[in-house]
Amino acid sequence: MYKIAFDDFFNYSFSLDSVIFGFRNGEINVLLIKRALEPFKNMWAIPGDLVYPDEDLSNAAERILFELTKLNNVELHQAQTFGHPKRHPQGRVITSAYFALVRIEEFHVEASSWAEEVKWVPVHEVPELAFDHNLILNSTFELLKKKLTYEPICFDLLPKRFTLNEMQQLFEYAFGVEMDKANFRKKIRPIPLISHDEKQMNVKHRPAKLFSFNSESYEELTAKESYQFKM
Amino acid sequence: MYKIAFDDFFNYSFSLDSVIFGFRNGEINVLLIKRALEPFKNMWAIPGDLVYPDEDLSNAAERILFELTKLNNVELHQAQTFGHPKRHPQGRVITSAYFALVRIEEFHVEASSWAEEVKWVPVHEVPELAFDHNLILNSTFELLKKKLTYEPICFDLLPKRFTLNEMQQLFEYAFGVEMDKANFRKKIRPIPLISHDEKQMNVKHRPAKLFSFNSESYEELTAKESYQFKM
DNA sequence: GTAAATATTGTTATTTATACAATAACTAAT
DNA sequence: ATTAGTTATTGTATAAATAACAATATTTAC
Repeated sequence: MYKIAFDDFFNYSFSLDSVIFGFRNGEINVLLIKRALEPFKNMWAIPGDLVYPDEDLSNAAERILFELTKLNNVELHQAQTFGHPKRHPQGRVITSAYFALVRIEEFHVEASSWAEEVKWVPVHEVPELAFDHNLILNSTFELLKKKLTYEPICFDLLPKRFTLNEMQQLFEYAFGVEMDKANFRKKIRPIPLISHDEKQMNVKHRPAKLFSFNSESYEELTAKESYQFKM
Repeated sequence: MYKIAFDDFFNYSFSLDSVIFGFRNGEINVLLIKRALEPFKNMWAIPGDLVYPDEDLSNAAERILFELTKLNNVELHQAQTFGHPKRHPQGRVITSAYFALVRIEEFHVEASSWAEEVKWVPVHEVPELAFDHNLILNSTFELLKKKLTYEPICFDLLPKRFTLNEMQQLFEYAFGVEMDKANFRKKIRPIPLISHDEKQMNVKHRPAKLFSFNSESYEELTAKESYQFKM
């Protein structure tokens, strides 16, 4: 492969780190791995690794995530890029963060390759992480919060069928606020939901009705130009 | 400097491209340079170049922008990163887009280094650009539009003192819609503006009053937690 | 059946958005 | 100076969204 004038300019390395969010017990969780390698051996980290020379970024993000956690078939979105010259102790490694939203209960995760362990941790209880991963996580969580307000991505975190209270809890956890139940329901009225006959099971009180997101109807609405998802 | 196991992983190059937006005659413009170098010699492009090995990204973005256009002291924000393996014909070059908002009339731009020419072009009239720069420009303009709705960045594009109509035109151009003058003024009432005694000059009709953004007051408001800029 | 717990709907007042009309202030020509 | 033309600015009426809080309904556990 022909190269630009100075070899010095081809002395970089490029990695991808994937912040995987999931929702469980009213909390937004993030998937962490325990590093079995130096540097930062035995510390928790966001799953990530180096990109192969001929690999497209989104493919690489999928591959790396699968190698480390066996997580597969998730839709990854790009977030911020971090390139401080000293962020990696072993060389100039620039990294792009990716993020995905998953239904925890639908996916199997399993430590693999140089990941010694994997676990879900509530976003607000994340420990000190390797490299600048706390910075990466925080900036990506901020991005998630922004997107929650103008795209219907909360439904990627919620179970396929969810109660309106679960949906409310998700927003309450993300933004650290309490909301009025009645008003929350009015606010989400423009969002196309399918109301099922089915109800919540195994709860010690009146079970709530289950809903699901009507994505077909949502597509029609957005095509019509006047509709805008808003939370 | 010690390096990670395989040299193959240090075979990348990293560049930064800065999309500079300015507002003039009711149109949002973008700053382009004409390339004096292969590849894509003589084509218009977004100003950008390779990052030095020990340089932080935001510093590098500033340096590169200055080298090519003499534009200085602008606040650069990171946008998306592009890394398709074939996006650069001469090697694996991953690039991050940055963007800045400037008052065209306050800054001097001048072609320099390997930029043969510089010019401002209305965003909706941009020609075919070098590399994947049309893609970069479009994605960055989308980001700008989003930010215009939840951050008071329109005031970085408008003259220090502006008329309410100029402000309205900026949003009309960005979103491609026409707005009602009376309602626009009501909508922006929560935004802290300073109303000056000064008026528009050299117009063939009743001159409009000049306003400026009250950033001190805005800082106080946002500190108070309940306020949120919204357009 | 009754208490406890939560789900769901309703009522009212307040604020915000939308459409359109009316008035005010300036320029330029007569 | 008067007047027409042009744009700035304010007002009015209606509909829609938001917010606070009250009331009712449905289920479980005993």
